[in-house]
Amino acid sequence: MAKDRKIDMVILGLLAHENLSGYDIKKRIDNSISFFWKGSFGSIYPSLSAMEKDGLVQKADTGENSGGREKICYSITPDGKNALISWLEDTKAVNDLKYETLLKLFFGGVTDVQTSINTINAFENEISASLEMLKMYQANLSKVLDNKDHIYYYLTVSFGVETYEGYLKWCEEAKEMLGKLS
Amino acid sequence: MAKDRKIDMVILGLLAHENLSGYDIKKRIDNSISFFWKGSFGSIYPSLSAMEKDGLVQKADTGENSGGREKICYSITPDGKNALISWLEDTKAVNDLKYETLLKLFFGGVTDVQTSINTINAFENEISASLEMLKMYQANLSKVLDNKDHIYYYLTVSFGVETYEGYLKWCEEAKEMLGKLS
DNA sequence: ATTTGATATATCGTTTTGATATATCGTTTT
DNA sequence: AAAACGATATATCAAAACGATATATCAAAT
Repeated sequence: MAKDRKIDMVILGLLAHENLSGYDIKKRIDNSISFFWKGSFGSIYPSLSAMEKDGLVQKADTGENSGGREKICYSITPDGKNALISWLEDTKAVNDLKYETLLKLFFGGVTDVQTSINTINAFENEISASLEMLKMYQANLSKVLDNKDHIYYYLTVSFGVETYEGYLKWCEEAKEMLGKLS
Repeated sequence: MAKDRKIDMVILGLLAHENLSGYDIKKRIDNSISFFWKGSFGSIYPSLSAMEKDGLVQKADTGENSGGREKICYSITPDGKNALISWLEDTKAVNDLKYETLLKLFFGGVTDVQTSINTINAFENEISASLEMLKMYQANLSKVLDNKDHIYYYLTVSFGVETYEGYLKWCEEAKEMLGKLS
């Protein structure tokens, strides 16, 4: 089966708000939704080409450029917006999680306990740093909830804060349990 | 860059406990670690072939077969075990999460509020069902924590229970917030 | 002048998925 | 007894995504 490119929907969703180039799209992904979705140039540029061919996006006027190579900006077409809405209205959503941390922990019995504790500590450090960021975003967004879009952003950030706090709580419990073994 | 096949480590980890066929491996993945890691036949069989060529696994005696085509069982070699341990001892772990639910919510402003609420409800139903399962696993594992391996399984399941409970709490908060809009 | 660094597009090999094709064997149906 | 069926199992392929690298362009610094 073909044509199940999720990256298409990410791009269409972003273009529904503003015209963007491939490079811009990458930046938007990296600093807005990266904790629950990622995207690489290797998927973004081919997607833009394919969607332009299919009439879901089209080349748009490029605003002023702040140095460097000229941008190729895209806008969403009516067909593109329809495709986006169809996807949004389908409640089926695949949440695909790959925790290499848990994978290593699951096989922890193969080596010594300290190895697993090290893995948890590394995870904990990463999550702590990200959580600080998320809390800052959350605090800023909470001041501008009169804007409807901001409510949606706020909800996704809150999801992150809630789950990350759960992660940290689990880290402590897990380390305590492992500590009794060593 | 090459040779960063995570599926290799999944297979080696499973083979460290017992000899398995590709089909067995798929079943182990599906009903032990599927909530934090997945694997398809399309990655398992090629991985087994490649690792056999590299001497990380080897064909092993097949136990009795309960009907159907004959199995090809594999065992882990000393080289395979070394590769597994090297990976385990590296604390760096990539946790790659793709929540299509959050993606749809993030772009919720494009359609009406009810669409977003429907998406959250679908997520909530799925998570509720999975959480019941995880809690059962957790209860069963908690009775056999004298076995060292079971402690590791217990910890991963506890991670699931904790995060899933967080998800459900968030679902209620999110729906309440969206309810005020409609 | 030319090197550097930032911006930006494009492409390539590798990994993974999800679907489908193929093989094998015991059991049931006719 | 032969054929059909269903469960078990291996194998393969196109499409999607990643991550790394190559290429292009321009401004500012040296």
